[in-house]
Amino acid sequence: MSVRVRFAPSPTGYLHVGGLRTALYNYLFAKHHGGKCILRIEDTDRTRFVEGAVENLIRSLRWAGIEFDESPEVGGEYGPYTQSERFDMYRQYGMELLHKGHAYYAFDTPEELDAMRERQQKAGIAPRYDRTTMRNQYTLGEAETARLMADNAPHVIRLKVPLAGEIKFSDLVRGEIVVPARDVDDQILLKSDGFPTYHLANVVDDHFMQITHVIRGEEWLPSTPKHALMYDAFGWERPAFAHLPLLLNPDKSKLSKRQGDVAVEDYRDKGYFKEALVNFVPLLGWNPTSDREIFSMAEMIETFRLEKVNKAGAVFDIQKLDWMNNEYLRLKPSAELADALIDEACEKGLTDNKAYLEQVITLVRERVHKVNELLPFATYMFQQPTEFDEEYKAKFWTDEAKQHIPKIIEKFRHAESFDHTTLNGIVKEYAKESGVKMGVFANVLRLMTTGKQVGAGVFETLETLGKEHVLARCEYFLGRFA
RNA sequence: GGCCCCUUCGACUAACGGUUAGGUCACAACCCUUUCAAGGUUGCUGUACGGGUUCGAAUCCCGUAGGGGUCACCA
Repeated sequence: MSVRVRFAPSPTGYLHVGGLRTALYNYLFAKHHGGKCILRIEDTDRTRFVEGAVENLIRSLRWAGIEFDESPEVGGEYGPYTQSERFDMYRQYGMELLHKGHAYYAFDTPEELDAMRERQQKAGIAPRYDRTTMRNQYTLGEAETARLMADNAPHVIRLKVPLAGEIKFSDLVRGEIVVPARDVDDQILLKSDGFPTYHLANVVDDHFMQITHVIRGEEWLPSTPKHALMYDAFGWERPAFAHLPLLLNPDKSKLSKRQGDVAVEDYRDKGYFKEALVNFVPLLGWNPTSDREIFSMAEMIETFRLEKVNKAGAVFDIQKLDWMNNEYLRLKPSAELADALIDEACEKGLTDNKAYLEQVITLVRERVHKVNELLPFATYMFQQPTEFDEEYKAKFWTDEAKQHIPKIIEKFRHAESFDHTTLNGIVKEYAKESGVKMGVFANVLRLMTTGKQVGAGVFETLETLGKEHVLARCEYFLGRFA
């Protein structure tokens, strides 16, 4: 039987990086085995409907390079792929469970349930639906149940979990897991509005979509016994389960908005490359080998093994992502980056000359991590500096420099070529003749032309700036500080 | 609190029961140099703890501690 996996997000607005990783693991696993990767939208909670969320989700996934074999967008033979369009099924199978005696009617109001939990809390026992004392078809009896149903009394359908025994299932990441049945709650399957809960919809869909492997986050581990029970109750074969470790904040709690960016689009907008994000995220919890960090999607598909996924959660280390993004930044053609940034450069009044922008990018690309740091970092390449790093100036703008610099500038003025090799030669020669350290001149030239202590190589900077601008900037500086 | 899961440098991880416990990021130092950066070299710090099993344990077993997840008519 060929592999079929699914990524099943609920459309709450955006794609979380943890969701991206889950989607990626599903995708890598499917592609590795020549199977199918399916997108299913889990929108059974109408109170959480967010306009445009599905489109946004698909856009982010597509940006990351994930295309689904079956989805609400492209369809497929097991559709529809949006749960809100499958409601009839859930009701039908919820009723089937009821008729088989694996589920039952319950009539408790939310207030009654709250009161029950409060009592249990006070008694120091775990809050769980108590089917021996609450209002359900067992305590009420057949006649009363029938009467309430005939009256259209609000009701839910709950899963009838055995009171004793163990529920076992195996997990591809964690091995065998055993839970005492008495610790499993009688989960609501169909809500009073007739809509299914995640648990019912999920099991029904995974079965009928012929999902072979359920690969999802660890937060689902505690409810998996319920799902296992449902497969058994239906008489369906259980899929293989694989629960992924969580992505963590630096303080080891579940990765959250509170402590930084979690939306994939945030990373995209900040100038991270999809190649970097898609390379970095799967490596949080899985590693094909220990002697390499940079992998393409194709290479990850080739080497991915679910069995090699770690059990422990992984801290999302932005510093390493930054490093990795720079690795990709170095590989990107400057022309491509210039294309991406020319509009912004125009808007900011920096330059409308794409060829020059490209040169500047080539010059500074190694110094930043992200695409959108390029322009702010290189502002001095477009605008004559009027502010000069005081510390830097104090250190290098010495009497000695004041004495020699005008002469060097004169030599620049008469240089037959303005490439960095020539410039470097001129300064080197002058340094030798005057007996002053080369570094003094190089730093002063940087100070005068950029105002900053940090930047690309001085002579390369001068070459890119061009003779005219270099001389103008030096004159401006001299005019103020000579 | 109940239940479940987890535990190798600060972070991500590697290591057929036999390695001086390896790599990457970060950090530090040094070299190079033109300040910073880059590059090069080196260093730093780790098998949570306690017991077993074994000739031999990061690795297998038990316990303890710590961390996390989850306990909704949310997913």
